[in-house]
Amino acid sequence: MARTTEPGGTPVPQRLLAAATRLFAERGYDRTSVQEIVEAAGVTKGALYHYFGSKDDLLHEVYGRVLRLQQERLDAFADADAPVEQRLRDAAADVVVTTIENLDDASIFFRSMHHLSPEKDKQVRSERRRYHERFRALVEEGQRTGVFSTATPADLVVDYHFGSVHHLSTWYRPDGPLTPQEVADHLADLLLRALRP
Amino acid sequence: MARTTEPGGTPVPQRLLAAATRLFAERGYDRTSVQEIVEAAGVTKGALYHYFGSKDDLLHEVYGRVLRLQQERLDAFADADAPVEQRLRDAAADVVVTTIENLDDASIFFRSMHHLSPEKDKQVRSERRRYHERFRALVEEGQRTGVFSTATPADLVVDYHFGSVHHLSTWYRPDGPLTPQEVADHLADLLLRALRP
Amino acid sequence: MARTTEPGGTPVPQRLLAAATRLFAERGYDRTSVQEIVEAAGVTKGALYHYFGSKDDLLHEVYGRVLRLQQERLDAFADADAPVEQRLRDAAADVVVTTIENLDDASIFFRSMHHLSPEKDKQVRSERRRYHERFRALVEEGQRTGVFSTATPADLVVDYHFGSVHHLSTWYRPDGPLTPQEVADHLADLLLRALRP
Amino acid sequence: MARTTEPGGTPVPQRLLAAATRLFAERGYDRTSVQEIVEAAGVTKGALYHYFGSKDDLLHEVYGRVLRLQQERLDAFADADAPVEQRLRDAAADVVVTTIENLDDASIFFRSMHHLSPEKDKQVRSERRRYHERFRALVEEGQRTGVFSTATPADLVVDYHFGSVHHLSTWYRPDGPLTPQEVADHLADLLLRALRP
DNA sequence: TATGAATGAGCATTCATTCAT
DNA sequence: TATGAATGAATGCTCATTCAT
Repeated sequence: MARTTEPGGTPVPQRLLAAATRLFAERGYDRTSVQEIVEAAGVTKGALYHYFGSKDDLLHEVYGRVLRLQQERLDAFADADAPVEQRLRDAAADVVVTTIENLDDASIFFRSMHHLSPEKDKQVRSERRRYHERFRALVEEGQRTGVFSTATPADLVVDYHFGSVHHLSTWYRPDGPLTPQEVADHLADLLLRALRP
Repeated sequence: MARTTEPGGTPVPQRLLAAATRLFAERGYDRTSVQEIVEAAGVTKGALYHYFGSKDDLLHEVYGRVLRLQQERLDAFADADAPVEQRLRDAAADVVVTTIENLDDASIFFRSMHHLSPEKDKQVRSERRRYHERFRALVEEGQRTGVFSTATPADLVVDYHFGSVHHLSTWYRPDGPLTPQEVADHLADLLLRALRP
Repeated sequence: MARTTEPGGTPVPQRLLAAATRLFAERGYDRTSVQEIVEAAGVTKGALYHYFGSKDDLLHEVYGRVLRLQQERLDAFADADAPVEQRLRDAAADVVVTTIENLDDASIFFRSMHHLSPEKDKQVRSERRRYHERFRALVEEGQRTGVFSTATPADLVVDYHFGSVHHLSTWYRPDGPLTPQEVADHLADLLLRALRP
Repeated sequence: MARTTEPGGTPVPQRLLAAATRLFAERGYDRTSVQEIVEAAGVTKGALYHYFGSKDDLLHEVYGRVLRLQQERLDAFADADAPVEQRLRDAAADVVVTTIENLDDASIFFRSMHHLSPEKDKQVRSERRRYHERFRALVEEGQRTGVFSTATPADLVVDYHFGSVHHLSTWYRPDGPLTPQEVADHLADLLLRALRP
């Protein structure tokens, strides 16, 4: 058993996933070689292919983890017992905070999705759509009940906000002037202000 | 001699650039081979290396073209003789329209920037910063003169809007329900509404 | 314990041998992975290496089975109490029928022999030589007693016939116009006709 | 130009083909690595893939050469101006001689055909069929004109003979007691004797 | 101004085998 | 008697780049 978990007791698959996440974010999927991943994880190639079917599989796993986390959090905020403007604001801010806290995952997500195999791409897209739709439902609810302006189609509003989330990995620096929470509050505020009737 | 421009009279370097742009956008920089580029352009490898120092150079040229175009247009709108809210709205809408009209360039821009060599990356970043600053100056002008809310730092406002521009290549489809101009008007509207005092 | 024989009561080594035979015939020795064999046999790699020393060993066992079977049958026909032309005809036809009935073994035999390790190759060759010699003795007996022509060296006659047996796996199809017995009769007939003085 | 033909003036593609032929015959297709081929030919892998699309392609080229040669020779003998029994005897003997003279090609042919990709396999099979049919036509002509026995279907007769040709690479040794021509005469004689009415 | 043969390093993946349990 | 995680070496193939012509 000692073989499975030499450095620090973390099981091999997790070690591989962590190494891959860091490297994919650092240099991109195509620029990261399987050799570099296994070296960073302290195992051999054979071990990687024992647990993952392909390099592509590794990327897919990274996506899966992020998607599940974000969907859970969105569901929690959207289902909360609060006025819709509060629920939208909370959800909009939360996705900013968790994105900043997992900037590696985020940059991989937005930069490497086109490296997935067609079938995996399809699966990821469908999960993302579900996420998008849950968020859009919040906007539509507010529009129906008159607390949000109906000047802009809800779909566009959602893409507007997620564009800025997507963009975070391009400009946000942990040593910058704003904490993740401050950025989140500002961006959620911009969204809510744009939606004022 | 006319040998440089066999198919259709377009000079070889332009043909190469056009082919590279299309292919980089289609399959990404790393997934596009030099061989594919020269085949698409109807020339041989030697010709490519006669005009461009490297594959990386080709990417840099694509960036240069886009950056110059966008900077020129932004300068024109920002220098116009109109109230600041009008100038910002026009600039914000224009960048959306030209991005949609050059979605290939845009996807390359946002997805392949990390493939540039360090020195070229530095150069591109500095040009982008100049662009960002010009846009921010418009926001700040409006904040100073009281027509825009000062609730959000101008930098963040700019990143908010450019996130949505960046995001266009992810979701915009030419056969979708909205024309480029309609999308542009909506996104500019969201920006201006968010900035209402 | 009954654990050795879960599916259908067949013991593990036989199950492995049967799976290997089918797969080696289907895709060749080199194209068949140990993993595929154990999966087809419903066991794990450890089990295979418990019973067989190596992949090469498995191939050797397949050969052994075929060689023993064919030698036994040839001996029976050659030792029979009948005129030599009858005994040769029966033996010649029988090897055709049993080869067709075990086409898998046959294709492995003729296509994969060069995959054996030197020592096993030597052993197989010596067993085959014994088989060849028994068959040749029949031809020589007929030549000595004047019922067969002596125009062709007996060795060559044997190789002539076994060439056609060898060739069966290339062209014989179970759904073709001839039954195994008909093919066998024709080929034995050709041999005997060629040997007419 | 000196780069193309360092050792002995032979162009690179021919050098590669010769090396591949020898190695495929020696150790089989699967046991021969691309690395070994290029080392034997004195070039690098890149050069091989400049001329051949894949390892499989190399095998296909070997086949092509043999098939063309044999078809030409068969056509020449079959079209000759001589009685049909002479033409069949000459063709039957010639294929034995040329097979012995190119035993490398022959062993590759009969042992490695199943390594071809489906489409190339199809092509080779169709060329082989054409060869088989030309040969069969000679047998049928003799049967129609009464000089050959009709006891055996012509197809089977052809397979009987080609089985022995196929088999040559298994047993023929240049240092054995028989010259290629002697073997050829004996095998052709066996065929013709078997066909006596 | 262009060709295209050749390089050489790198790539993802496969696989027979071992061994602690 | 059997497991299955892990190894490590090898495999076929790709590709940006160079350079004699």
